[in-house]
Amino acid sequence: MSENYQPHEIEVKWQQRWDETEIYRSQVDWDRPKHYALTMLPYPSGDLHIGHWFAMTPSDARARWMRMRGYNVLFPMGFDAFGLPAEQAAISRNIHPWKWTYSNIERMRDQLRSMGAMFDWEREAISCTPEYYRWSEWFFKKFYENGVAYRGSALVNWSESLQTVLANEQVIDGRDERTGQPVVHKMMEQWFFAITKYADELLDFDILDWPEPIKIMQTNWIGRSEGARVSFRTEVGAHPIEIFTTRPDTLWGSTFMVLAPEHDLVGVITTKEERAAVEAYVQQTAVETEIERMLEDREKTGVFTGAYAINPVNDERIPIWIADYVMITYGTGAIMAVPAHDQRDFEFARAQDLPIRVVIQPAEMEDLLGAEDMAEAYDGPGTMVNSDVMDGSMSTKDKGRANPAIGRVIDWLEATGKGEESVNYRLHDWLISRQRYWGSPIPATYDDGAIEMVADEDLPVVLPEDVDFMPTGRSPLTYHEPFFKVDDSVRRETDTLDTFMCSSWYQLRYLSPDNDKAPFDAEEAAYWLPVDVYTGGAEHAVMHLLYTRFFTKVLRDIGVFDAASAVMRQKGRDPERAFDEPMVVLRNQGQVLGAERQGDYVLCSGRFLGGKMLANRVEVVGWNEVPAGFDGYFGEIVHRTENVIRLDMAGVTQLVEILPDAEIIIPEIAGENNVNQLRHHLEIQRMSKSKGNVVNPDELVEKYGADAVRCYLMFNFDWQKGGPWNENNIKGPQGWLHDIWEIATDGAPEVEGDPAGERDIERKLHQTIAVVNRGLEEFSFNTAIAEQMKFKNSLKGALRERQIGPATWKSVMNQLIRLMAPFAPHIAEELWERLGFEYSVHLASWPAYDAELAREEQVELVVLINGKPRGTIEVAVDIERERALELALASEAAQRGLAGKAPKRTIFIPGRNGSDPKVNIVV
RNA sequence: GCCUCCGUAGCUCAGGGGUAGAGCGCUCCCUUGGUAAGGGCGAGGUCAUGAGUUCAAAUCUCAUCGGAGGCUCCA
Repeated sequence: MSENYQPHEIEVKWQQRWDETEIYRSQVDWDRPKHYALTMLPYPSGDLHIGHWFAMTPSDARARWMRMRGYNVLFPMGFDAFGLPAEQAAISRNIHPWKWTYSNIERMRDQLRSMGAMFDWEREAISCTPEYYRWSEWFFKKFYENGVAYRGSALVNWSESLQTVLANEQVIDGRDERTGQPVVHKMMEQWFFAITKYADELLDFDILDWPEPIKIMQTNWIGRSEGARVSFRTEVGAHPIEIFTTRPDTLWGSTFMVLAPEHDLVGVITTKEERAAVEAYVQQTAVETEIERMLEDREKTGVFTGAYAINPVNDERIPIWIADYVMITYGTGAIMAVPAHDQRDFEFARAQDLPIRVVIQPAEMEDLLGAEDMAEAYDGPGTMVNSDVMDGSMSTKDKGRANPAIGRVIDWLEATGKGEESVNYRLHDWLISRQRYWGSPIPATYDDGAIEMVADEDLPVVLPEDVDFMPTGRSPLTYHEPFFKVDDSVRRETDTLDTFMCSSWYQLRYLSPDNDKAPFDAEEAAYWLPVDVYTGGAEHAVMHLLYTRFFTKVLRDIGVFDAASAVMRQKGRDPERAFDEPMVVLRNQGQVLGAERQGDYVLCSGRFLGGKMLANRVEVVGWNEVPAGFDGYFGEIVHRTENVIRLDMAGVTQLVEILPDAEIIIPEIAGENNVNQLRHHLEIQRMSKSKGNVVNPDELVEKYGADAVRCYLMFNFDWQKGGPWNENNIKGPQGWLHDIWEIATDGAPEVEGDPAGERDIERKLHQTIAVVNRGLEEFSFNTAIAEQMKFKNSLKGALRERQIGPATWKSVMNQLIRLMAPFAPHIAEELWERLGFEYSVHLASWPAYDAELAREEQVELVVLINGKPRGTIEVAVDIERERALELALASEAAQRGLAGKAPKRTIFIPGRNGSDPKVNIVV
């Protein structure tokens, strides 16, 4: 009888031993292939949650697997430690951000250790330390010197609730992405990074193996559109209005212009008569938030400025309006309105009774399209009309120059000097300064307004500790004279850097966190970069993941990687493109969701038969909307299979069978409804403290052990999808670990074994290795574990049948333990030791897959009649076509199917990678 | 409205032109000195629906229905 599996004892024991023996230290070794596995660093919020485990432990398993396969693996960890929550804690709890952050880090480090991950803690980097932010400042300075960082005036996002400006990427639907509070636009002088210079390169994902959705999101965010810029003269003199259009082929259809209310020229061109109305409208728009302006189906409003512009293509005089449907933040903040071919302009023209002129005649329409008949704008393909020299040009559905009409018009605009080809981006430069305390100082000073960068030897500009944190709309540092006052005429910059800047280069700091001569060591960079596999959440798609790509490209261009490139060349590696992108492969994990769920509440009426209702009418209603006197069933649908639903009626479950012609009413879903649209209890929600459905990993580790939690997270979800939490399912992986423990600690079987049985278990082992390899390769951790469970079941069966002798047992256990080591590192290490193998299993090599050993010898030949399986014959795996056909035709199934007739056709399908061979006989 | 991805056993998920699979759950039986457990047997699926291509479709194509995520006065 063996000793019981006590996860705690062995987990703590091995975590200490691993630390002491430094088996996770990673060092440059030019003789070995490298693998830089990186998982997104946590923000030290105070507690590790299950999402961290879900992101990190599978990443750890994969890093461990790479290591066992012979790669020199770097798998570091650190903390993204600047940011608002620390400052908020300082304000609300009167605790200094340093203290709050550091105590959180201490705590989270312990929690991270309890995962049993192979983090190399010697490489830990914490972004709020002077040793770290010194280099954030240094990069800022380099950016400035190379024209990438600049100070400029722009309309920026201002958050009232946070009392700071924010980058566009941090504003979602007009709200601050962190607090959900509305932001307003303000004209302010701020620091920017010129990310727009890199827009086109950032659209190129050629060398990246990244998830498609992330690439799409970044592409959408950058929002490249091709078109033309055209300048419209106004009648007030030297104030032309620049517009950008993607549809220069509709220029002749422009019957008015619209400026955003915030546009600079509004004050200049408005006539005396219209001034009062215009000012009132501008005022009204200013108090509205972005959110209100973006509401869908909003009535188009606007006012006439009294001014007119001249359309350069036909010298027509057209009125200039202002309206809030034109955004100052996109393009030039002004548009030429073409109501016939743009839906927004169409709605505005109808609302304001402005003329509409058709200039694209739909191709398939016989009669000329008349403006007065239009119910909506026509934005499809057609022939240009009413457009002078351009008449007859074909406008297709294509965008940019791919559309012949657009190409022709652009050429003509350029030839006549009326306009030019232009590319517009939705992306704006990255606003990098913040009016907050808890961030890296910006190493700039102002001498009578002239910007100077702090000298390298004076870096870092240290963040002072004794400041008052109350947000006032100005950085707390502006009240701290010892900080900002350099001398009588020189004043220090008091804004701080966006924390996203600090996290844009942390992967470089891990290379040499203690280096005080450079942000990173050239040889380390030459060896480890780029990151081979990056794992983390998809919520960073257009923030962190775009910023870090931009950052890397800037560093490359300003020569920060030159020394590393030189080392690479010297070591015989090709630096070409090595520093173009920070992370080659990216994989996003899904989200672990809470277990909460709710189904539709329904009213069912019909007749009763054998204890269940046969319903001819089912209506979805609110949970409290039972009509008085209703005598059918009312309850929540807790389950549905096909047309049978189970209703929860105040705790009692009732069965309802919905008749095929039953009337189904679901108010939320328009049109005729059907059974499949009825929702049963599957509404799942995100975990959140307010819903009270958070899962605490510490408690889980306490209850089941870290290995079981790791395996549960990897086994019970498709990692890239995530899913609902169901703690009950932890029994699966727990049972697996338990069984392996027993098989291992029971010791070698005292039986002779059976050669056929041993051969069979060896074959299954190698089939398992293949599946586990593929699972880890493809981040399909669930299949990798399921396969090992299957193997365990087979092994258990074979042992029970006394088929396995001691030698085979030992060899199988040796490989089995190595297979499970990446997933359950502690129990694997313990069993490895108990079976007398050399420390450590994590330094052992990965079991080699042998296709020959995995091959089946006997297989079932499937006999299909007209494609339907009708029988099987036991045959050798490598059966030849002739022999297979012969056997199949002679089989009883074939004889029955043919009924004496000759087959019309026979098809032989050889068995390949595990599938059985087949013969299809067409009768 | 547009873009991506997805619908396979009660649940969570593999597979993916050629016999429908895993874990958990469930039924029944055994064990009750491995015990908030263990062992064994078993049941469960028209692979969302409809049409097409094919000797053969869960798999490929199209449509419909349903789900998840993203974008959206983007000129």
